[in-house]
Amino acid sequence: MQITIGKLASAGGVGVETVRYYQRRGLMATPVRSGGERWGGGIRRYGADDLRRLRFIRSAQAAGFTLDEISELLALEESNDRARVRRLARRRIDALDRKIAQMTETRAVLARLADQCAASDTGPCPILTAFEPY
Amino acid sequence: MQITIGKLASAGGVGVETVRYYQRRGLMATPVRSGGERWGGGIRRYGADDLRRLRFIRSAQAAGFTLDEISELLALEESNDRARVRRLARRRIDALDRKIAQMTETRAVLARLADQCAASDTGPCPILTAFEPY
DNA sequence: ATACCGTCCGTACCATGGTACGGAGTCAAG
DNA sequence: CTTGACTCCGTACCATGGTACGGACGGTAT
Repeated sequence: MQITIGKLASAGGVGVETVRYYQRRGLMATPVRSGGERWGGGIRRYGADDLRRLRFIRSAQAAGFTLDEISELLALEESNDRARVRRLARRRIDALDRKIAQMTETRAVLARLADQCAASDTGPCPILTAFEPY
Repeated sequence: MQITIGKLASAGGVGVETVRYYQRRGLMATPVRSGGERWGGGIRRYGADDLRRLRFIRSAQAAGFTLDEISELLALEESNDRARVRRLARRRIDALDRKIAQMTETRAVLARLADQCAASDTGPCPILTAFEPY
């Protein structure tokens, strides 16, 4: 299985530029060129491992990990240092919890303001006055 | 009350550059200059209204509104079009709900994986294998 | 009156996750 | 063997919300 970057990208559900971006970010290796080697090689060929790695990145991204964190995860794949992987996951979970709590609070405030606004059509809008310092 | 941009910024809890950024974004007006008018005016002076507006922006931002949405809110302040303000708030609430739901799901998945990982120290880490396509 | 801090303004840069472009080279089909 | 699609590479650009810099000028305290 030797495919070009375009096939790899579409197989992974991303654009060619995205694969190249991941290479620049160090998330994926740029494979050796297999074409004519006269000026530095021809076109790079990719295999099943590259596609696996690309899909790993997309999966982890869907779980909310940043590309930096995914770098760490990929590094940990080799080492099999499970304690460290768990710590990384824990950190992500804690960050999610904080964010969820904050957004839930914001949502409640906004919903209450919207209800107040809908309840009375006289005077200034409570939503707007809530943001006013006086 | 006539203050300079530096005083305005610190009174609003932001940096001078941030105020200038808001001016560029059209969130705040750049007031007339009140100094010597020889080369185009001296230094701009700000008043209580500017500080109110700056604090409004920060408050709305704390509620999760983007600067673009805050632009709309500020425009609506003048018109007192409460139905439109409510629609804007509703949109924000819906977006928050979607985001909260997605993050909650992600959190649950991660927590489950972390538990599985902690439960068994044999074989590959479940967190990592969860991201692997095979 | 002169030092010194603050302001003005354009422009460039930061992180984050990409997307777009242009010119040169490469590869496969017809 | 030519054509056309694809790749390579650097670089610039998108949104978002700012931060930093540098030179020229303004305002004020001594």
